Amino acid sequence: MKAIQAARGTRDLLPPETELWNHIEATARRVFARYCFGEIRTPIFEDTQLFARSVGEETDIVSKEMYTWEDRARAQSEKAQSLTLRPENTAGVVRAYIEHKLGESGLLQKLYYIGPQFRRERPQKGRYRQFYQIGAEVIGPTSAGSESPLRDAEVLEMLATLLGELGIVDWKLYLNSVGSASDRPRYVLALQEALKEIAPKLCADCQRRAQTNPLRVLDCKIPEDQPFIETLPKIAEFLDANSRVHFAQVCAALDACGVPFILNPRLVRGLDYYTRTTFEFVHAGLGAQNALLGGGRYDGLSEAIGGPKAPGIGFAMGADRLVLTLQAQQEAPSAMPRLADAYIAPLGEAQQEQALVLARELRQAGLRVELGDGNFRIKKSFEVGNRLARRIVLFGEEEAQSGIMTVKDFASGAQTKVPRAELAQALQRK
RNA sequence: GCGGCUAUAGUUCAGUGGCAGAACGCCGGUCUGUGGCACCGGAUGUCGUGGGUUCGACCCCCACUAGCCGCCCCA
Repeated sequence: MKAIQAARGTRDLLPPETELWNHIEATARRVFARYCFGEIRTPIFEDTQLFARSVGEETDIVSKEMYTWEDRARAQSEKAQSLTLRPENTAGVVRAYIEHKLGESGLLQKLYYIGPQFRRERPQKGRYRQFYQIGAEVIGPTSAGSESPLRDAEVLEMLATLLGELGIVDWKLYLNSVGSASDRPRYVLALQEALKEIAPKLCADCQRRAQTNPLRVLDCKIPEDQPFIETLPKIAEFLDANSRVHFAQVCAALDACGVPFILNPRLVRGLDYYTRTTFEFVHAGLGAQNALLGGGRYDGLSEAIGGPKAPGIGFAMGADRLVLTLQAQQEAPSAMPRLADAYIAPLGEAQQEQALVLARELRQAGLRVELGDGNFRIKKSFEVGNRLARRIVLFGEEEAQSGIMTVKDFASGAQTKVPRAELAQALQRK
């Protein structure tokens, strides 16, 4: 019989690697707490329309990468609902914001999430069909200050801090403004106009993009195309006064707190809901998938899915990519499994029961204890104990009767006799 | 979705149209209440899956599956 394998693009995370995952998530939670974000957990699947209307019907994500199915109709007369595994989490958070009328509090909502997302893409290193994102959103009514450039700067400063505390070095922050909901269409029109002139001189991909998604031409990496792309109109020239001032204030606030950034007028993000500030933190050494995280402002998203006006800004970090980066930097704290404080070796089957009692005592005292097997030869107990723990506690007939335990430290080789009552304390010592 | 590379022991990888290999790891012994180090010995396996060519296929051909790299896109 053929063994069943994990589905394509999915994988198991095993110890000790999971310790690194826990470390990353714990660091994120700690930093979010200092910035007063609360955790939100939204469903893993949602109504398909949520993603179609927020992320955008024409985006790659919605048009070809979603896991979508028709749910069973509850009654003959009822139409089956179309459901989709979430391909990202911002839409779900904004849906929850609307559904629970969180804007009615009059305060900014600051929410973070950690969890799996699903996109049916071709797998590659750093890209999986089930992948994990750590993200956060600041959203609220305009009266709560949700449109303030201070919020953008605060989020970006938090991200710089978080990456620093994770130990990620050499990141770069690319920053841009894609303009308001009315700026963008004007810019796209101008871009299409300009592309009519130069498109024939561009690479095949760009000629296609010029038709399907003109903004993406700006992202082209072909060296030969660059001189022509330079001649295209810049989004900055199409920003209205409000957007221009807003962006200048974001940049000034970042300067004030010393967060370095690189203006990138070509930074175009693939989700339709982004307005004004957009950003991306990248790291070399990740190959083609070099983005550690991306995000931006989405001033019209709430309204696009039937909610009140609720401007917001947020980001999503790729946890898989943080893991890869930290592993590449050899700062993975869990290359080796942690050793237990003690390995209790029952010598003979007759001692097993009492060895379990002893292990319970030590564990309740807070020690990390491995319990061996009374059927092992003593040599094997030492071999196994040496791999699992810093010290071995022999528990044979002699120890059971006398109440004096035999403890050997593997590193020093020193062997001592310790009364059972003092054992927990003796094992605490490094 | 498109193009390329790859798939052999637990792991990293050699290999040849004619008996399946190394290193590390694992198991056992030297050593019956003493690990690491050393020495000795042992097992590693549907050679990714399914077809085809051939007297004979791990090797050549085809398909499939999976991973990696690039494109697309994105975290």
